[in-house]
Amino acid sequence: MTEQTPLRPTRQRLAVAEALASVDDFRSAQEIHDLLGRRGEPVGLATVYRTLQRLADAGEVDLLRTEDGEAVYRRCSGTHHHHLVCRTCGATVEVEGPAVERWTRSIAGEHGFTDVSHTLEIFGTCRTCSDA
Amino acid sequence: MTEQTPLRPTRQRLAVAEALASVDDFRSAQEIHDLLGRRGEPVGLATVYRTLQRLADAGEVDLLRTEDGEAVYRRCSGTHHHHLVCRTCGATVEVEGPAVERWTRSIAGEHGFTDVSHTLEIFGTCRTCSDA
DNA sequence: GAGTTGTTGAGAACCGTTGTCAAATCGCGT
DNA sequence: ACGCGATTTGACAACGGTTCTCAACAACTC
Ligand SMILES: [Zn+2]
Ligand SMILES: [Zn+2]
Ligand SMILES: [Zn+2]
Ligand SMILES: [Zn+2]
Repeated sequence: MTEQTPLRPTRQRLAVAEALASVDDFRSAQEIHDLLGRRGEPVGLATVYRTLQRLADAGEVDLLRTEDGEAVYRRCSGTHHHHLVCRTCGATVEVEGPAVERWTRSIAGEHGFTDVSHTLEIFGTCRTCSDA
Repeated sequence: MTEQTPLRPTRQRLAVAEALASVDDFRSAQEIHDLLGRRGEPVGLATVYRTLQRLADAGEVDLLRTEDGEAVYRRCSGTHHHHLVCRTCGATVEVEGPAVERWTRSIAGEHGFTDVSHTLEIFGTCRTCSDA
């Protein structure tokens, strides 16, 4: 039901995937695009956008929105988790909270909501940035 | 420390506040602008944006981002809370979870993050929409 | 190689949002 | 009521992130 088109492993797609693997914080499409350009394997901006959203749809990368609405992407572990993100440098820690998962489900159930999902992100200033 | 300029109660500002009070789900700036126009008390789009972000800064309305990054606003209770939102009709329920608040703070602290904030929204299909 | 189909990328278009700035409005002292 | 400096408004331009367009291109199949 999720399989549709074979998806070709082009140079561009590999480059984007590799770029994501090489950093461990959330990056915007434009940042990935710049990074690839500097790295000497240029990929068109439109292609970067397309590739990232495909990866996000496939669940292979996490997508979240910064406080001003910009989409940023990160290669994460496969299990369900949330993020603790530094507002300044973007440093990211994956966090898990079984209690929270339970809580959201029960709250939604109490109000008769079905097909429930949730978003939970924690923002702050990491130690190295607050030492500045 | 938060008080700066007196803030005048102009017709436009009152109209925006009243429009927010008259609906109980999240609305975008453009929707508020349209609503006011239809209602016969037109307010310039820029003014609607300015007013909404002022209200949000003052903590008088809640701001959240839809999945595609658009800012939507809602008049909410003064206490800290989160939202259970119907993906179909937008119906919104305010929810509170003291345990979650504690959890986010402690997680952030464990990792040396300061100046911590968080976002937590629950999405689902409300009963009336799932009966469709 | 030829044909078919998915993919790329430069640029234009799109859309929510913010900036500009002259005109309108407000609050206040007189 | 009147004057006047400070604030606010709004039409419009500008901005920035994202998506669309579509002709050139690259990947798979036979
Ligand atoms: Zn993640
Ligand atoms: Zn940091
Ligand atoms: Zn709220
Ligand atoms: Zn509903």
